[in-house]
Amino acid sequence: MPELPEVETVGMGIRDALIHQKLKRVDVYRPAIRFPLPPNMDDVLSGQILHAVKRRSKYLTLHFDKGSVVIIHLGMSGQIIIESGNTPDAPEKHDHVIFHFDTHRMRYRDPRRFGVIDVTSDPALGEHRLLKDIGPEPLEDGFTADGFYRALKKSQSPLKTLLLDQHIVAGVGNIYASEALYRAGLHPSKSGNRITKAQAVRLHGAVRATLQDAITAGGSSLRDYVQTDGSLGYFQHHFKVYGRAGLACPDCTCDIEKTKGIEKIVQSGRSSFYCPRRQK
DNA sequence: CGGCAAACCTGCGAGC
DNA sequence: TGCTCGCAGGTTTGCC
Repeated sequence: MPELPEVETVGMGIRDALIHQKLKRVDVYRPAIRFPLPPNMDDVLSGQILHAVKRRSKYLTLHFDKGSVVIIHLGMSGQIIIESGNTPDAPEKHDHVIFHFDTHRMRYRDPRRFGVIDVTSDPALGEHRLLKDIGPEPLEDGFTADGFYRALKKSQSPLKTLLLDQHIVAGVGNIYASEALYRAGLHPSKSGNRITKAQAVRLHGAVRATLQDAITAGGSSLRDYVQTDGSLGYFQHHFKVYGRAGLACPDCTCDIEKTKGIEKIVQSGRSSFYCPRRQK
């Protein structure tokens, strides 16, 4: 479900509701999701105060005052739900972990169980196995047009596939890859090694702008995604191409009766959407 | 090493 | 109404 903008939005929700609160108890309801859940989470974390909430790619990191860090990935269908501690706290279907804080609790819910929760106390968080190989953060200075250009140039893979490669740029998923390529006017099937510097600069800017706009809109709610308070994101209303096969391109003035409109192809097993007139 | 399909799961909508 | 099929926002593995 969640790509960088959704994870960023969830992180802000956690921060707003739970920062500086003491974690009182952790209830774990199944032994494993994608990986085994950390043993003794309750023993390790109870009594610690939530210091900071950060995001790295599609991972959230919850930093506690005695040095523990909870690493969360939402997979395809993961949700974080924050609610008042005064309401009933029985786990609902697919609630796998509930973190009980002073005044509120945080549920980790994930029907498909592709998500990850881990706990570490290693201060070299960047060396953690889940985080160490991730490429630059697209909204930070380390993501440069020049470095992006050189990374794309190295590969014969299609640009769409390269945007999903977390080594090249962090946090871009299937929706925003299509949207960014549309914004840059580049065909999803174009080979990385055939991109020009000017095109790479355009795509670099398009990735950043697309992600930033989506964060501003609170992410995109299709099926599973909700913000931590249950409210929906609304960037899905701004999609130009994603999920719009057969519909008119919103920026083309041509007659939909005379064209096929937005087209859908499958690349590396994932759907890509594009306008054949605007993307070359 | 590069590139792709399959695997991990459940839910939902489309079509019959 | 109810069944089957295909597909879904991610990542890893294993096979050519």
